[in-house]
Amino acid sequence: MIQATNVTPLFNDLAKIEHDRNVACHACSLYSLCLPLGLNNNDLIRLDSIIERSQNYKRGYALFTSDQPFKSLFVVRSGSFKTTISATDGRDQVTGFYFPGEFIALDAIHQQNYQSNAKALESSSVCELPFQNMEEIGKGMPQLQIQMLTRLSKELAGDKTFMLLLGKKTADEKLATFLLSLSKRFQDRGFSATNFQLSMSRSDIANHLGLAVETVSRLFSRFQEEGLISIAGKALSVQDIEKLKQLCG
Amino acid sequence: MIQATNVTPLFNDLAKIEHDRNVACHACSLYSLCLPLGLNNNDLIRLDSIIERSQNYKRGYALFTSDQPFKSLFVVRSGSFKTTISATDGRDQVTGFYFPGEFIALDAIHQQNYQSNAKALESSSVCELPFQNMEEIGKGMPQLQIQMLTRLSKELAGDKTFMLLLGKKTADEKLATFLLSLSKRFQDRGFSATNFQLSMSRSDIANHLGLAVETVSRLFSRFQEEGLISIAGKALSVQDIEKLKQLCG
DNA sequence: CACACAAATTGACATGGATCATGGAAAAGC
DNA sequence: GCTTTTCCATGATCCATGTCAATTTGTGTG
Repeated sequence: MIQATNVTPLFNDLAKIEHDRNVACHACSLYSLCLPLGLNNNDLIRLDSIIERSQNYKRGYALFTSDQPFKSLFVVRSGSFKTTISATDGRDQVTGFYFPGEFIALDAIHQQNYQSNAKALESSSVCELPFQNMEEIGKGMPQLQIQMLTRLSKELAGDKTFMLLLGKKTADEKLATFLLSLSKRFQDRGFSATNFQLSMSRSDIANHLGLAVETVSRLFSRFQEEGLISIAGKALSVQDIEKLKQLCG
Repeated sequence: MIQATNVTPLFNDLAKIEHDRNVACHACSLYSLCLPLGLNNNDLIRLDSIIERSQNYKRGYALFTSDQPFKSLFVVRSGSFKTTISATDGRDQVTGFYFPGEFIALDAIHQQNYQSNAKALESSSVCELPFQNMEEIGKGMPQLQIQMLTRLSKELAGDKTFMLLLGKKTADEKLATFLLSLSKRFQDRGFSATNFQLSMSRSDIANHLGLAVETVSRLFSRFQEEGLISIAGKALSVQDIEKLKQLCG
């Protein structure tokens, strides 16, 4: 189980940390980052009752694909995921990476099918929220409704910011921005902001940022030469976070 | 007042069409595209009572900017708007164009401030939905809550699709995709899918698509030479919609 | 109407990052 | 533990699109 607030493993691997399938929301270490925040006790218990806690998804396994009917929202419980959308000709775009406490499939609400594909980047688990049930219990829970709206709105804001990255930033700025975003998210989860494992491949990063793999690889090397970071395989250590921030534009 | 379902002006200018500030939702021609869809009569009346219908915003006027406190959501009533976000160094990104029936400011819900800037592209008007009031009346209106979630989710899906455009598409594909998106939206509003006015400048288009103005200008010229479109100033006519679709990738 | 200013077009040229190619290092499969 | 496959790093080259510059067209204003 993630006890994010107590331990700060330096080179954390979110997947390796044991977690208990049966921990209820009120006892979950992700509570403060997660959906139930702000719900009263009764509401929390009802919400809890509709949540299905998944088994492990191994690295590379699909949580859902865009040809499947939309049924549930998911919250990452441990590990991490990527989502992608595909053009008709096979090109695809990594639309996001998702860490514990973050929602997946918000873009599919009230569509027939999921709008994207979600894959585990490492051994991971999720809480599954069957949407039908959520609607049902949500009718009497304004706080839950507001939480949902807030979540959606924040993801939307993040995506707009990401448009600026894709449309206007240089390769350097893109990578710096991306690394800082990871750093921030690890920190929010009680991990080191400066030492962590990249669970995604170089090619996932490149794809997400609208770059070629080779460019990302070269940038990692250069950032290292310049003393901004030090990187060995998937282990990243941020050496000069201030310079990195300046680089974001 | 827009009577979109009855008239199909060829070169429509959404702003020039007269509209009555006092038309209630149930009598509004945008009804089927707009928020109230699916509400029962009582609920509709309550929703109606909190909506503030704006005066005209002239071309270039700001609906809000990102330094202002978030207060209301907006639905375009007539005309059109663009939204932008700014990097610290002054660069900015056009994050979207908004036409009648479409929501603006969904990315600001439960943030302190608006997250972007919204400007009128032509003489335009909006319906203003004070968010406090919406939350209030929403508590007893599950249908309204669902409508809101659906709206947010659809915008999210659109943004993810747009990421693929920004990250993976060539200049040709970007412009073709953009033109078809406009075409579709005009059609949905009862206008011609093939003949319409571009209310935004070339530079807004370029910025939105992550291109230089010159590139957009050249593409318009080339698309015209190739018989895909014919364009004179802001008046666009789609000549070969099928070829355009093939170009989207 | 004429002026001033902003927007759009078009051409010439430059370049950031893509693509291609190769070799080595992990990781996965058996 | 060996083999196969995928991933990553780095160099050489190329090209789609950006940048700069000059001109034309459109637009708003007194």
